[in-house]
Amino acid sequence: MSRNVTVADIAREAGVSMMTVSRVINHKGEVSAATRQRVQKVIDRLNYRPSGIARSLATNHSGTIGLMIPDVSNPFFAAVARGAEHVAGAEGYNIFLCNTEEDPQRELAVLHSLEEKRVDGVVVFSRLETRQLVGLLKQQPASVLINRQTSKNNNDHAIGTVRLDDVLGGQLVTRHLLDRGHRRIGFLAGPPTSHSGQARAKGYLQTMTAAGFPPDPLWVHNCAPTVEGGLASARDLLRLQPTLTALFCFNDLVAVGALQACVELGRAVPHDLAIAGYDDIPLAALVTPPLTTCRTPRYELGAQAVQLLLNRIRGCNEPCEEVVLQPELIIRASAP
Amino acid sequence: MSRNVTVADIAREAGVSMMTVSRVINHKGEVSAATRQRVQKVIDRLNYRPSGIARSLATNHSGTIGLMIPDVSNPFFAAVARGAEHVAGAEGYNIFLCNTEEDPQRELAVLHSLEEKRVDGVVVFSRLETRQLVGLLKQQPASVLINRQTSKNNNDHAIGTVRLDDVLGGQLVTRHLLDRGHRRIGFLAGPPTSHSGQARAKGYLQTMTAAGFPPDPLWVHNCAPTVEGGLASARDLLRLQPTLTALFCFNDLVAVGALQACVELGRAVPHDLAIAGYDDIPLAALVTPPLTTCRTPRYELGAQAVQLLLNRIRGCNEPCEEVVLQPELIIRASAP
DNA sequence: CTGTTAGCGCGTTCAT
DNA sequence: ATGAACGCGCTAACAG
Repeated sequence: MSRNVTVADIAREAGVSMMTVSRVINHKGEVSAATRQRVQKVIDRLNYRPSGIARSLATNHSGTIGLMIPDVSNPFFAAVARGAEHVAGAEGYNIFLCNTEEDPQRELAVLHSLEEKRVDGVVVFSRLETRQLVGLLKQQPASVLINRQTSKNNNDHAIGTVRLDDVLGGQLVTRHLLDRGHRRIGFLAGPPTSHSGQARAKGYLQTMTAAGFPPDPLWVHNCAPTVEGGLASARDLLRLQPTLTALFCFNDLVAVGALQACVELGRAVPHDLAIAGYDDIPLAALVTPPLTTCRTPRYELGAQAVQLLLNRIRGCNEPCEEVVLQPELIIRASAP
Repeated sequence: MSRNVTVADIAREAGVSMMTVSRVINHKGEVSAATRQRVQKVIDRLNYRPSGIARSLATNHSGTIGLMIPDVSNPFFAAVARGAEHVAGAEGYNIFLCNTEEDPQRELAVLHSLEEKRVDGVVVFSRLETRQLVGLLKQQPASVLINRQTSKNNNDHAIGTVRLDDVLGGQLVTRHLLDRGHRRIGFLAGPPTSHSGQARAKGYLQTMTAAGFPPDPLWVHNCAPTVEGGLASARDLLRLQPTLTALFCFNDLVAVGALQACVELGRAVPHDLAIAGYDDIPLAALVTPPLTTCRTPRYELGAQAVQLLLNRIRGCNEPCEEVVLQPELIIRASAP
């Protein structure tokens, strides 16, 4: 492969200075239409591509964004990534995709590598402890946290946040079940460490209590956020608490596991037990019976995160430091 | 944010030349243990991060790879992306994620932007016509095509390929159905433009014919590669060809649609009709009945693609220009 | 409207 | 084992 064409080549070939070529490329400053055309012609003829690397070095601005998530092959994060990429692409930015696999060590390594790549900012879904995370993000020129509440005292570092209103989601689902006459509602809460799970639990507890039916703590079990986790945990809970009439599950996968448990135990859904999931992943509508669930705007989560980040990068530090996205109740046959 | 720390700062602070600092960072050349430690101490104290940008400009080597796919939120490509990112990360490379949304214009724009970013290579899943695609990839320092056969006459441009053996997959599924006594096997072929669909059709036709049961062309219908597409197309096919005893579907989503059609038509699966899907997406094991399908090593597809690309980038142009990955038959209740 | 000068932060020569 | 000078390709800040 021959040496790359540079501004110098274009300038020489077109009989102008490098500066003029630069102006043509960047549509900046005034250039006479005549020279502009002449230069553009040479650029096209030589198939010239300006070096983003050199430009970045000169402008101190790379046109790249880092996206750190646990795992793209998780449908939730895949949608986030798609939203993020779409907005970034439309605004002329490229996205570095970084999976952490839930590993704190990888989180550190990723953030580190992103620093070296001199990204203009990062969008991050992290499991790190807040204190440490804030310290790391302070090293980045700009950052937005996904689905995680920043403590107010940290907003001096101007970390943006985009999150789902999981408390509301928990309320919506619980209220729906209450409205349909359920009083003994179990809760498969997901991993104890999940911020989302805690918020949904809060919505569940609040709503039950406000309605005058405070739930028995024994109706709440933690579980892995997977089909297997849901199956195992539902099996236990339904045996220990056979009088429950409804089950609110941490997410749709857990709900699918609960469905399987019901098959095992010979309990008809929704007749013997109503089941609600969370997220509305595509699978939710395809299982038997289709799941009542709470749709989370995942694509929007990524899209808005990048939008907020770009605002910050561009200096418009609007009042809007925290974006909260609303979930939507989706009623299907598993809890009609 | 204060000005970034540079080699110069470290050098001054440590009382050595920039060159020595550089040697310490890159573990190159001989540096006395004493000075190495002294320099390292300053680096740590100032929390110095070498600028990848400047380094790239100097070395003509960016440590980045472009990944162009239609859509990360498609589980197939999400798995590919994960495999790609994993290998890249392990080798110290970062990945630019680029979605094309099946839009040729976006493909051009993406490849263009990747050129400007001076990626060291690209991994590409493209819908572009071969001639044009090869022309574009020739501009990149290295490239690997996913799931697409390069015509032999183009291998002078050294475009690598990693693909699934879809013909074999078609054979495996068809043979399984034949083995279970099915003779009248329908085929929902997916979109007519799909390379994969054509290959699977080939496997199906070959196997049926070789077994002495050449299929009636009327048993083959095209369809959109979605649940809705499968539902509509299965509905039609099963009405027109009520004597079919088995259905081989383009992918698992289509197969789920076919399952729904069977519910509508009152045909029990697998008793009245056996159904096989393709891909083994997570959903496949969760529907009722669970789907017999053909597992495609999607993660491996991305992982091997990046591995091959890195080999090329590093100059080891091994004989292995084309990697073919084998699918695996997964037998479940929909076609036991 | 156009050109000149001077770096951006690093690695690669060559010296020492 | 260490250092000085130069260049990677481009743009910001000034001229003219």
